[in-house]
Amino acid sequence: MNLTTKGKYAVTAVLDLAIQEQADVSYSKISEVAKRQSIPAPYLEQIFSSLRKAEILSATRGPKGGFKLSRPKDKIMIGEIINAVERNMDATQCSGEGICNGGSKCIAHNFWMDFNDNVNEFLMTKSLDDVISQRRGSVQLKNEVLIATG
Amino acid sequence: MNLTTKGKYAVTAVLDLAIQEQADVSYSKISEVAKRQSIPAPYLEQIFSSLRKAEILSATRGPKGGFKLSRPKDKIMIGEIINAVERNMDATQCSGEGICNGGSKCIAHNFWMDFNDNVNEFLMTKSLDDVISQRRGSVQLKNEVLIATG
DNA sequence: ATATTCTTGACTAAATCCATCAGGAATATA
DNA sequence: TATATTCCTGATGGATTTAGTCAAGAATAT
Repeated sequence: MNLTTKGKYAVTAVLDLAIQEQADVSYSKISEVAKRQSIPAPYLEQIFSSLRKAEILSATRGPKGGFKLSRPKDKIMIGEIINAVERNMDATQCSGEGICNGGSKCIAHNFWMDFNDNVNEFLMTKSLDDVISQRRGSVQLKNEVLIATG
Repeated sequence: MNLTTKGKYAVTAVLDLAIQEQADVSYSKISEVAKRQSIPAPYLEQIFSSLRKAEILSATRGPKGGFKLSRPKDKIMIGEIINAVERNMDATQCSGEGICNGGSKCIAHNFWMDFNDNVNEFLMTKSLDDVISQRRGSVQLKNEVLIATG
């Protein structure tokens, strides 16, 4: 599992777009986002390219062009952003194939699968909206209610 | 955040020692553990060296020597093993210093702090014993009870 | 037309990982 | 005491990956 600068830049940059949208700005230029968030602009080009292919962002070229969210900010999950730009978020040694000790599962295999589930659950239940509102994810809130009322 | 082969080897190898202990074997040689778990022996030497310094394992040299757990297997948490051998398990871009955008916190900072908490909670509540018994961690079980009885 | 902005792909320096290896120190046993 | 065994330490290096740059081209607004 490797969560790199690229993935972190991606999350920050998309959060930036979500905040711009809240302020009624539709399209933002790469150069603007890059400057606001201290991200190297040519690197952000690469990142936004992946995010557009993953249909998280949409783009138009030319003057007044730029990038915007392709969906409402409560419908874009942080996990989607990460998955669109990261190469290796899996924690197993065998990419989940169960061949981590010779041809069989190593004794830690199921543990790392559980770890993957935990991480994915976390990342897939936090929307852009949750994060910019400093809110916690929906699933965790559901559990809290259950516990609190129990 | 980077969870590498080194950390995964470490967890596997320590689990191996826990299983040996269950079978009343006290000291295991590096070469034995390496062979059973398909880990390169000279690499495992490095790893066990770190784990000994972190007081997770203890060692004796010479014939009949080797490594064993320094504590009962329900008192050694997976997170300790990871922390002893991994260089960078932090998810923030700024190593938690809050200087990820210029001198201030980036807009994703608090999110990555929450992510760190989630990962640490997971790894620090799973003991060797939990993993080899295919049991889930203590904190999660506690929540389940609260929900189930609520 | 022209300036602007995204689009794509090639390229590179530095860092890091994943080991390997050699020589030394401690210990059990004969 | 001699010897085999096992851990201990530090140096080293190839391969991979990351993080980022750069240039040329395509689309679009004015």
